[in-house]
Amino acid sequence: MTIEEIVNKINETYSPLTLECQQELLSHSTLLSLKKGESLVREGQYSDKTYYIIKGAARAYYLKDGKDISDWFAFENEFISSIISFFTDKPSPHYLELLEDALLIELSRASIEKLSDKYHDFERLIRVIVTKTMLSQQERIASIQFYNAEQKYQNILAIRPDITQRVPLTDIASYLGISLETLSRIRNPKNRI
Amino acid sequence: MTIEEIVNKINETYSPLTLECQQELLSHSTLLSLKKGESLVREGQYSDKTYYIIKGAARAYYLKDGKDISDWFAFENEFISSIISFFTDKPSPHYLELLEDALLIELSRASIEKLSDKYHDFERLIRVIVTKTMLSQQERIASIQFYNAEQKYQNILAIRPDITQRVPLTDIASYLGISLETLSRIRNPKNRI
DNA sequence: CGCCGAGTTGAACTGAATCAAGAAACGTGG
DNA sequence: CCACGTTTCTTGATTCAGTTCAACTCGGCG
Repeated sequence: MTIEEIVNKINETYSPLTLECQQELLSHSTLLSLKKGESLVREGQYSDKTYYIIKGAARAYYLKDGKDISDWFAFENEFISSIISFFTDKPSPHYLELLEDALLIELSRASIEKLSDKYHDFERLIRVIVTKTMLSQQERIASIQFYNAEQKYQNILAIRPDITQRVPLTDIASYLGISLETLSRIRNPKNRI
Repeated sequence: MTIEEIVNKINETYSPLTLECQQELLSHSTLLSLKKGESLVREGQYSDKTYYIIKGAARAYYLKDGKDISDWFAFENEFISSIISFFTDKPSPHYLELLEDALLIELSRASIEKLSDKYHDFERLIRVIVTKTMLSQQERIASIQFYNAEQKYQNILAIRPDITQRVPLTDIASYLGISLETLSRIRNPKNRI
């Protein structure tokens, strides 16, 4: 995959950028190649970076009273960051780690601010990305409020059919707000009536 | 409250606009004065409007299998819309109604798009509003995942101490994803150990 | 081959829902 | 301004979905 193909992908998925803006975006981008299990952010750190996933998968999670609780998964052509830290400049409550070997683009808040100031179309790109994120969260909240454990699982499968191949069940369970045991029972067809 | 004061409030809470942009924003704005209980959007409607609350309070809710489930509250100096319909151009799953007599500014999607195209600073305003909304949802999801019924209630009280004066307990309960009875017991100090 | 983390299965427990009934507050018209 | 009906909230008893604890299985990897 060439750099051009990557930028095109962002253009068509989110919002188009002028060639000039694309150039400058690339000049601010850092390419990262990291292995499964490596971490991008730890709790308590100030993280002013956002990551675009070219290839691979990543996970944001909390450690709440020693319990690992997944908060977000991201895959190819998606963005991930420690959103609290990135947007509010506070220490991150999240850890960020890679679920698979990955190829990432790293962008700093300073770069994003600079590009947003200079290019209206970059400001729009950010607006579109944030809007999509907000709509995903909206869906997630609705899923939590309306559905029982099994329905929540079916829901995430509908949105991301490959999730069970790419994310450990433990992480899916904590993301759904159910215990690993319950998820295991849901998945076992013998437990059907 | 004059129109200038209202626009100033938006400028300082969200993101500043040039005078020219402010003027044009006002020319696209419709002022609405509505009574408690009136509805802005019903389920199934295509709603391409966003409302800014000058005075009063509003609520977005679902009717899921006949049950009324609150999804969002908005008060002075906040925005509310049927976000699914507004951003994805689908029929609204939400109802929107007023919890108090209210004074609102109504903006159409067409106006917002036009202003966003024309003015970089308006695009930024929208980006900032959406980002704030996203961060509230993030907090809400964390609150749902981490806390029990009582803690969720304490949480919303911390964020909005006046909510019990302005929103019926039924609506607060469904927003928190707990039953009205549980909320009532939580609020009764006799039930403390 | 044996260990270790991930997932499964079973049994007991529990926080909150549901069902049911009554009390308080609210507002509307006489 | 009061009476009455409606809505909102409270209280009690029972039930249940899902948790927790514990033991076990399986598959991959050093």
